[in-house]
Amino acid sequence: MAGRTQAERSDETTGRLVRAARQMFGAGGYASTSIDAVAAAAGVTKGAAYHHFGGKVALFRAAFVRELEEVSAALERATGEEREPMEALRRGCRTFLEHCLDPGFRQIVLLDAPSVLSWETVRAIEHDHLLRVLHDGLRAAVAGGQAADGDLLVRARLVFAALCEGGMLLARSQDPAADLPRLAAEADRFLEALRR
Amino acid sequence: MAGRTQAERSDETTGRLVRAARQMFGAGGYASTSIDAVAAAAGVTKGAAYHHFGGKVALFRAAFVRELEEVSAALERATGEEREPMEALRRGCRTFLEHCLDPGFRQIVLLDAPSVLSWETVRAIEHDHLLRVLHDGLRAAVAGGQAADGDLLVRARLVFAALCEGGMLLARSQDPAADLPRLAAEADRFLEALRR
DNA sequence: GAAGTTACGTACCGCGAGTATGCAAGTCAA
DNA sequence: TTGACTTGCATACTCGCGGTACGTAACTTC
Repeated sequence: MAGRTQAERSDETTGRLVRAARQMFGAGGYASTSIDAVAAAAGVTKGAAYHHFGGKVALFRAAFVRELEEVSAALERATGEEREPMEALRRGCRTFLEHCLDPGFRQIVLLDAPSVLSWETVRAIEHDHLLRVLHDGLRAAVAGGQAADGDLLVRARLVFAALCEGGMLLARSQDPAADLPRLAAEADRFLEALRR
Repeated sequence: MAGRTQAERSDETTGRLVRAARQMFGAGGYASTSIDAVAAAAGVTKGAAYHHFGGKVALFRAAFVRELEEVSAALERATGEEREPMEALRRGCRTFLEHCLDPGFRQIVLLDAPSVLSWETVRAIEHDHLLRVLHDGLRAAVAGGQAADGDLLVRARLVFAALCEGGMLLARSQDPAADLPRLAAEADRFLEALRR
């Protein structure tokens, strides 16, 4: 592996570490996953992890951000073309619910993140990736006269929290494929509520 | 302290331990609070803690249950006399939001519990203390023709999740007293949504 | 190509969860 | 009451893991 630039080595190693972190933290949870285990899964040692990341929390944070980036991309794909604001919101909600079927996503984003990182940190990062698009969607709906005015950022957070809970419920279901429409319907009810 | 019965000694010690656990876990969070610290705050040693509880998780669980018992009692006091279902729901929501102003409650119940205990465990315990009364309230509202039918247990969980998020937002506010009515109004909007 | 910087690996430290063991206080049968 | 037994708890220890110190090899710069 000679002749590579430093940036290439770094990117390679950090990429492997973050991928391994998502894998291990997602499967075993934050507390019962050691840094050595993550490093081993990435094919390096603890020294590499501590060289690129400040500590276990920082490594977890990187995995968390990566998870959000993926959901964000999925939401973009699902709603990017839709011009009708309320319909875009519905599709986004459904896409998010589907994404909650991934156990690693649930463990990292929904269960561990608020405890490991602070609530403020989690919401700030989530705002950049998820809440902003939800907020924009609500604003568009309001602008089009399709939703009642109010504190839209607060409303977006409440809707998002309900969505997360819906995702957990969906994951627990024996037949997620059958329950997804039912949950999406209850979620729609929440969105309908905002129409006035 | 001689002459006490064994049951008295046990109750005394477990009570002190649970109280100390609520204090320490609530103030410092689960991860950065040691069993020795909790035991010291309770005036005993680690041996006592391990004699009465299976481990750190079991001690946390006891503190968690105790927190829920207190909210449950507060909800009972706030809504017990109200005969109008929807009004009882509104009062319950407002009481819960107020309860979220307690930092220890937020740390233990809203932040750490889902990560430390499993999601299933948390929801099962919460069901006994909180979701059941919410569920009953929704059922009463449906029976009185004041709310639309549907999967009420699912709906109760979605509403509860939104409430928890509202509680966190409220706690972050600089002026909780001023923001409580606004958040309660947004919460009401969710409840109104269920009327059809 | 020498000096300096970056990317690791390795060996170690300290803290804290959990365990083993011992002892004292309470319980119970005769 | 007194001796056998159980319960409540303290003390001393182990060990896994997060974090640090330091060494070395691979790049970079001049």
